[in-house]
Amino acid sequence: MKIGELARRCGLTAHTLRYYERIGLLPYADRDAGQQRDYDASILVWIEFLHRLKTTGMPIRDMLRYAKLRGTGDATNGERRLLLETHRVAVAARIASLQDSLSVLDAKIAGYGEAEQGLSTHAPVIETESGRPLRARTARAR
Amino acid sequence: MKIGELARRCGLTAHTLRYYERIGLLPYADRDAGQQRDYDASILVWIEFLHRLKTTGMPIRDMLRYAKLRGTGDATNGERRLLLETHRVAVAARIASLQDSLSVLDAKIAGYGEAEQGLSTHAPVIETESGRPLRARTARAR
DNA sequence: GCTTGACTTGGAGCGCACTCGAAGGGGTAG
DNA sequence: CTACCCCTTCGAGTGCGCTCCAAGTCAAGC
Repeated sequence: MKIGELARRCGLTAHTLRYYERIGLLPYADRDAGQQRDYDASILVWIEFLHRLKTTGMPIRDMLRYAKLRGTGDATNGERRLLLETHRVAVAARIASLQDSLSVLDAKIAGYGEAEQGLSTHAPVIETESGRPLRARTARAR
Repeated sequence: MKIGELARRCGLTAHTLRYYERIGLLPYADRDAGQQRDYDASILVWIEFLHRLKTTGMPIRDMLRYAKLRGTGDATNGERRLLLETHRVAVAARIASLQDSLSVLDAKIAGYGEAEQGLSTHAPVIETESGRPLRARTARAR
């Protein structure tokens, strides 16, 4: 399979596939007689998994760590598992946080709903959230 | 309240607060005699809400739309509500997708667990996911 | 009066993850 | 032989969301 077809089948551009190879996310592809990449269909499974990691918020540098472990054989299974478990925890936390936000959003939307029905005066909708302090800024290195 | 204290209290840097004002996410702050920003504590509620929108994945340009509507009074309540409802749908979808990924991750981790216990041969862990086609690339404008 | 520290502005720089363009080569159809 | 299309590499450009710097102002404390 040439890069164009792979691109069509995985939903990435040929440019992106080459970029992934360049940075090491994809293994160096075999070249045919004319120096063109010739892919095995099995690469699709790996690309799909990468996509999964990406959409769950894993930065490329972490995917790279996983990709490199994967490239060095079964001896690294333990480490790879650890990496995934860590990521799993992060994803679960993200879900919890989003669910929390969803109820805040719902409350706010309900506020607008009431305002429309005149159940409140023309006073602006109250911008209220649980009073938790928000700490976005973590330790500043450097 | 001066910008430094606000920064401490909301967890953003003074740099970021000025940047937000510059692009219109925060209303233009009153200046004191010495041209320094003097904030009212009520701004914290708005900043906290912005933070909520941000962590739920809303891009700045959309927050900007909301901020501008907010700045033009109650007449825009309906539009603001619509914006939030649209966002709510996106957040719910994101949660569903993450939960889906979570189970993929769990399956994969379980695979590594089995491998460690020797329940499978030394064959590599199977990188399998539901066979859904993955379509990351949307219509390419331009 | 002088130092210190927090503030001001405008603009440059950064990290991420692509995204694209230029210039050229390969192989097949007509 | 000539189109034509897909491929190659290298390197520059893009959009986002900050992040930081330089040069200067101002108020308070010693």
